[in-house]
Amino acid sequence: MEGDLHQILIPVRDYDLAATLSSGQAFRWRGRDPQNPCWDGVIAGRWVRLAAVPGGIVARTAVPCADWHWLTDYLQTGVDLEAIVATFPEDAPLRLSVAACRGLRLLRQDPWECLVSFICSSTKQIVQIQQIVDRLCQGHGEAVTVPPDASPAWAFPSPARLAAVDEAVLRGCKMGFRAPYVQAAARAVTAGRLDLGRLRGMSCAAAREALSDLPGVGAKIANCVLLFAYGFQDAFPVDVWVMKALRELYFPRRRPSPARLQRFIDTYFGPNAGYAQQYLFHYMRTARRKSIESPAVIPSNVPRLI
DNA sequence: TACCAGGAGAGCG
DNA sequence: CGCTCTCATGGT
Repeated sequence: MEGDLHQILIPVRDYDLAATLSSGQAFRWRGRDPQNPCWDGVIAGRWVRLAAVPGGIVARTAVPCADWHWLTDYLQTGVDLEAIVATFPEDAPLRLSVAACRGLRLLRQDPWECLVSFICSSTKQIVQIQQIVDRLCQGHGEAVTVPPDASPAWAFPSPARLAAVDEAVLRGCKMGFRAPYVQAAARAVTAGRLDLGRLRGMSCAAAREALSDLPGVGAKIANCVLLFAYGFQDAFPVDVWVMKALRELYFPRRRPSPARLQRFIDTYFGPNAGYAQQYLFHYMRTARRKSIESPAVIPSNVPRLI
């Protein structure tokens, strides 16, 4: 592998690639060949195939590559997961969530792609979001170089490109009432009213406000972008799944007011609340669902914490 | 068929 | 505030 500019082994431990790439934070990864599992995707305009191996993650590109920082940054292979999990509060729900999927990670995605993807995510299932994003890329993104054994692939369309297409064309990507929101975001970025790069230097709260100025972007979607693209690890998106987890696991008596809930989120989960959120989300969607068939996995009485 | 999906915004009392 | 309704589309 030395000197091979198309392939690299990224050494990392405690990294569940499959869970991370299919956990609803990114929507462009396609698993192929269940016998020898690997994942095809496009990052920053480059096609890449990833596979988990004993020592870490093997990546293969279609074009030669001397500097792999774009990939290690995306995958966040440098973060010390052990240290992050250690900051979680010690309670039964989080212990179960971490045990159910050790190695689940947060990615560091491109802000524009992340923003548009999550604008399209509202009241959509993950498979549908994947379809919308696929159509968006295939219809409006630049084709990228792929190896002979891979499916054709496209980069995520630029703000300028999406600002130029008609709303009806966006609706053709099956995003429905979200089309004008995507168009407005594209125009805000293209016109310079929203500088996505500048958000990096902002506080989490200021960046949240800037994003929330966009139509179709409320607290939930803003928090997704803050967490998945900018790495604000205290951002805590609350969707239907996480709300379900919070209510069942932490507020089993009566449902808290929005203000009470927000205060709980801000104070309880600690500096890596976003990671905690991702574990709860994944647990509710997967491990807990399976538990319907094997109820023994789930304790019937999760300790009441509040 | 009916229900609902990693929501947001507007209209209401 | 807190509730309800609507928006568009397709998976299950």
